[in-house]
Amino acid sequence: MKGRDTRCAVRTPQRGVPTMETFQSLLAKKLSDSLASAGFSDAGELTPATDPRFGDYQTNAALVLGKQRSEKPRIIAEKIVAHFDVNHLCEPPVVAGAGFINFTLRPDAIGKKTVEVLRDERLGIAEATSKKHIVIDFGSPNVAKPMHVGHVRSIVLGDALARVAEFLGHEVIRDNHIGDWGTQFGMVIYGWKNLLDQRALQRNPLAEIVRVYKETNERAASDPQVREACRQELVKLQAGDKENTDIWNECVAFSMQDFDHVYELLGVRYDIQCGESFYNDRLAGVVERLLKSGIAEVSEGAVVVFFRDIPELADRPCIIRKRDGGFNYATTDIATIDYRVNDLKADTVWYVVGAPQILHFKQIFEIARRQGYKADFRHITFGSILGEDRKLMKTRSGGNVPLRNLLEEACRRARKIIEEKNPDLSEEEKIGIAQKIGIGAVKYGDLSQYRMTDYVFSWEKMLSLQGNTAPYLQNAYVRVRSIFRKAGESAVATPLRGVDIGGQQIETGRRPVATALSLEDSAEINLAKRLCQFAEIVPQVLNDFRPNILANYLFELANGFHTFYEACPVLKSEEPARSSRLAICHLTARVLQRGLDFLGIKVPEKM
RNA sequence: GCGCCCGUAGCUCAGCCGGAUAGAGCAACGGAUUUCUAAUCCGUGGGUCGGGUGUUCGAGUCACCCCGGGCGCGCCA
Repeated sequence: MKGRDTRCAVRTPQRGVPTMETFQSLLAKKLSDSLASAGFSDAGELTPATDPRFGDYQTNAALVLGKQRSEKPRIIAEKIVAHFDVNHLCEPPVVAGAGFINFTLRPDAIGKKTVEVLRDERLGIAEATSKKHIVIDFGSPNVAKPMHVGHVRSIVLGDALARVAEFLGHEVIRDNHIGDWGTQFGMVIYGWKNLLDQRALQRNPLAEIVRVYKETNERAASDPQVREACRQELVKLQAGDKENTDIWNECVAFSMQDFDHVYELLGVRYDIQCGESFYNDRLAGVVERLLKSGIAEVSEGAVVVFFRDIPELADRPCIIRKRDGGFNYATTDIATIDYRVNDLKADTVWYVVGAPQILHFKQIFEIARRQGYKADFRHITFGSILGEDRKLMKTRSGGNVPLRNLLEEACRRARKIIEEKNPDLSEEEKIGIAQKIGIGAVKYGDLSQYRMTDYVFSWEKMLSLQGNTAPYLQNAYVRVRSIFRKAGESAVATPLRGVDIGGQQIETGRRPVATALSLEDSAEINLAKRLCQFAEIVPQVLNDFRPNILANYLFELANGFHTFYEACPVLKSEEPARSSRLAICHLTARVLQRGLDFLGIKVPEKM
């Protein structure tokens, strides 16, 4: 029953650290109690209702038990319901359909829980029960090549997973496994020595390196002499030749500058950046060890690992040392695993790398397993970004779209929209907002999709102010902030003493501290319910590495807020509704901000 | 040839370990603005879930086959 721990977990609160329970976990516990007192074993699961008509949560426990015991599910359901202790949490559960049991939360319970969430710094999100040491390998650009759209999914997905994992209490190391070594450097160095334009290099170093690399590549394709010369340059580099090493160092440095610029735009950081070259002096030892242990063998002059006992890989051996004695990326990846497990003490390694490398990682993980590594290795794959023609996204001339240009265009386009909608903002504000919206739109466009599907990149769609987009979510946040800007001093009249609302601590003197919100309108009840669900959703992101679950939740939350905003006046309403509504507004903003932050997206105060 | 991924509304996509009458957004059409940002909200129409067989109380979801698209398959990464 994989995943049950995140669906209806019953946590034992740690001593001294009261862990807030979600409605789901509370109901799951009560269900478990009622099953026991009705004489049944735990069965089925408690999940959010599939349809509002069925209430808020449902369980199929009676269906599962009915099958096990060959009894009528509805009869069993009635017995479970009879033993269910509602205890102010929900209305008496209802048996429906084939034997489902439906639970509808009581508004007062929602009001109470909302205050709990409001008072909790973690917004109700519990830490993971078992803390992991996770190395996340994502991004991994190649030196002497510009980062292009193909890298964006890995970066954005890896970063989001890292943010969620960290919040859940895991120890995360973000590792940028830069492609800074390999056969392409023969060509780069040849090009550097023979084709380099110093003035162009000063103007735009990376562009010039890319140009000479490309040109060399073309020459090598048709001229065997050039090909051989490149090979010689590579051999010299790998032998430690001073001149070539200097050139290589310069290329790496220029590339890193470009990468850093993109990371800054994206707001992405790494803990370590151990590129391929980092592992150079370990490669010979890796091969030697694998040969000695019998995991690898010599075949046709190369050192190879066979997987004869695995049907899927039986005719797909993995070369770890080429016939010419050189090492390849498989060797590097094995050395990388050694380092991550032995030196970084990882018990979990996530590779956020495109689907085409599935076979490669199957082989690498199997080799790790044969070496006795027990860590949990996951290859987190993702689909491609397509252009409007439904083919891999390319520039008009057919090249890769540089990521830097793409992000800059996102900001430009966002700027243009802001200019139209809100021309009175200061220049400084416009720049900041354009960046938050533009970058956010690109990230959200990606993370709101299921990671495996290819998707069509569309400026119009991702920057639209309506629909499931970053600007729509950001706008919900902005609306809340606007309320608090307007409210000013009057927000202080809230009875929610001690609760931080709108950046100010509320003190109300002798008034009693409210422990629940007063929720009347269906729009505010729905919104509060949604806010309470945040804690149920976030851990699910790591279940199968699906940030789109969170994106979807945030969209529904923003939608619920906009509905509430239309239906329920906040500042003009009477107490106690006014305070209640201010409180859910405030909580909405916090959840939106926190949730978007998990996706690496910033929120503007105005837009 | 073998392997992996995808196929859901006109378009772009959700739908996690099988759960009730399959959902959003966009586009289309019809409404709402003395207002805390209409950058919004409410409503309507729209589907043999690529096709078939099977597993069972129950299949978009699982198994097998077929069709269509993408990707990968010793010395590139």
